[in-house]
Amino acid sequence: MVRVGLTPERLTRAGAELADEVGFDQVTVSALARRFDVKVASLYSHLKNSGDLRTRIALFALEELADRVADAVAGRAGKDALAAFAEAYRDYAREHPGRYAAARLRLDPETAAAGAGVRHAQMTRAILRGYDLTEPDQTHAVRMLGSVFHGYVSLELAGGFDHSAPDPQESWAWIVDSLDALLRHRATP
Amino acid sequence: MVRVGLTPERLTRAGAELADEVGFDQVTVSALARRFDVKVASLYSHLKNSGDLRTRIALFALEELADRVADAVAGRAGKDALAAFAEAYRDYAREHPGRYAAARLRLDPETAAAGAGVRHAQMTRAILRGYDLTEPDQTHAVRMLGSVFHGYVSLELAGGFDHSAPDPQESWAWIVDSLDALLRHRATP
DNA sequence: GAGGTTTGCCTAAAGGTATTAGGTAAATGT
DNA sequence: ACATTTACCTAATACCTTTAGGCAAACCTC
Repeated sequence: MVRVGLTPERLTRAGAELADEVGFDQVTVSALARRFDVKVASLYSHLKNSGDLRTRIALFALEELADRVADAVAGRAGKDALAAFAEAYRDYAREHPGRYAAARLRLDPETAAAGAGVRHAQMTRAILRGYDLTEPDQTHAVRMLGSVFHGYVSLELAGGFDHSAPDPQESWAWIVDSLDALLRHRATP
Repeated sequence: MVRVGLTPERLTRAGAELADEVGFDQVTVSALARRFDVKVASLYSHLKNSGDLRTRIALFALEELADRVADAVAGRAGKDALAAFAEAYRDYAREHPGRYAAARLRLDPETAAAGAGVRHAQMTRAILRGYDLTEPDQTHAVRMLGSVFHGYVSLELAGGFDHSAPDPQESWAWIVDSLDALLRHRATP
């Protein structure tokens, strides 16, 4: 009986990798046990249950995505920051589709509040500082940016743009451009 | 052995209702069998498998949503049509969250081509006729509208706007307004 | 380094879902 | 009225989840 050295952290990380390989909804306690060559029941010393695993992966992904975005927007402002945010966001989703799906998992409010969701909101608001928006416009804009980014990435990952021209990259650039123009136009003098 | 009168259509409809009640991912062949007070295996005479059931619900929801949207935009143009499209779309998702989730199921290309997905694309392009966009701008705009609508509704259903002012309805109106301005601004003279 | 304690992984078992094979009785057609 | 079709059933297999209880490896503590 060799001890593999399981920990919630290792399981979470492996779960995230598994999600990218087979899809977040295919992430199962059994599959994870197989990956560590360990019996299924053994994982229950480290995880409360299968929901706990998914939540941990979600929080992990949120954190990782927030890090990436924070890195991308650091030292930028205005349209530059907006474009960097957008690119980092989309790139993460394309590199890690399973983790991205995990990041969209609905969390109960306390869990969400404790996680990196707050950082995401703060970063979006930081971007908007370059556009002189007052409330409630700023909140509307936060919601709009979140919608466009999530919506686009989600459609792209679902294969919605697969068999049609032009290249999704071009549409993405066009959209970012449009959002910039829109936000400048909405600025309160 | 009383015959209940199962058909693929009745099962699909009941599955759609079940989805709205418990969530699309909780729609299971077993749950459906319980709902008809019938043994699970009996459903396999009417459905190929569980994926078949989900696909049928997805196609049903796509059709229903397309009908609603078509109804809403009929006889309207320009911003009026855009707003009507947006409202019909969001209302459907809020009234039928399970069906809406079903409509986002990834279908294989042939199935998708045979279903109402095509109508959705056509209607979006019809809306854009009021804005004088030439290609490739029109495609970019189609993708953007799809992203915003899906993204917003998806975030709203996930509870993303639950504990924050202002009212989601206001943000929605603001966004539709912004999109209209944006599209007018993008018009090619 | 020997002792006891903690704990990581195991076996066993129960319950749920998906799916297939093969049977019986109700409905349908002639 | 009889033959055929078909709607639903029982039975069986397989996988995933979760809990309970056991054994041995790892870790103190002296």
